[in-house]
Amino acid sequence: MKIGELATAAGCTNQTIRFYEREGLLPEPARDTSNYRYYQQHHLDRLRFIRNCRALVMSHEEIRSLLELMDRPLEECQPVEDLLENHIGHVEARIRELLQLRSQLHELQQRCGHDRHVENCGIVQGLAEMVTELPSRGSTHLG
Amino acid sequence: MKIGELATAAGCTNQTIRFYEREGLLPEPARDTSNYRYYQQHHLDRLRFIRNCRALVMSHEEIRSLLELMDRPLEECQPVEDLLENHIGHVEARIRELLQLRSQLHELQQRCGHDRHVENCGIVQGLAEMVTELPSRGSTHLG
DNA sequence: TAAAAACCCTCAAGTGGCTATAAGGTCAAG
DNA sequence: CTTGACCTTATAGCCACTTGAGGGTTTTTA
Repeated sequence: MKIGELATAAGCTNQTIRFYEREGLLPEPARDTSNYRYYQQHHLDRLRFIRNCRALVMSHEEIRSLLELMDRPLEECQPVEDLLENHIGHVEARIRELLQLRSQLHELQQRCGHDRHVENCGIVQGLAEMVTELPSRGSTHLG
Repeated sequence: MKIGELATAAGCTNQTIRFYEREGLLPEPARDTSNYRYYQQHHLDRLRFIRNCRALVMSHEEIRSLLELMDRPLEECQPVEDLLENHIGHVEARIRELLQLRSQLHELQQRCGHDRHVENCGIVQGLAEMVTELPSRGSTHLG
């Protein structure tokens, strides 16, 4: 099948497929005489796998690791479990960060005072006075 | 004060300060004869404000809007409230996405089966079979 | 006083996961 | 034989920085 058909079947765009190819996530397909890419079923399987991983917000690096593990199907699956566990850790860390963030934002919202003038607005004052640390990247690759 | 002192006082790096200057978030300071930047208290106030906004994961665009509103202190503060409300909406949308994601990941984790071989691993099978949509960007500028 | 360390400067490129644009080649239908 | 739908490559943009190269200046130390 041609790239457009593959894209439709997997629910992504042609550019995304070419991007995955450059990234080494998807193997290079055969080309016809017009230099068009021609794909087979196993490309679609692999692409769907990748898209499912992306839907779960795994990074390309995580996906690459998974694909490598799958290329040795007789190995133990512990590393797969570990990878997933680790990824869940990323997601949960990010959730905790955002919940903390939300409560700070709600506190700030309370401070407004509805004074009608920006110079007296409790929100602006709060933003000027807060002493907050920026969350350091490291516990999560999620934004 | 010089850029390094400002950076220490605000808890960020020299490069970040120069970046904010290029972005138009922080006004250009005076220079000495060696072309070094020299900052005053109002620069520090403004930089701390920006860093606090960033700690609350506001985008540069949101911060720019806030700074513009603050430059007209006698205007009504309703737009400030609106901006914050809107930003809280972004954060809450992202939290909902990640909670949904977490439950999907936990389901996947259950499926492992601990068969010890990758080829029979329920996680890998789940990732191959899932039919998930990727969350569309639009409700949030958060990653 | 001179060397070394610590600071400052600009400019350019890299990060991640795409998306968008430009400028062109190929193919089937009318 | 032209129109439109496909395909190709290459390049730039997004966001908020971070890293690195390749310099110049100032402060500290021997």
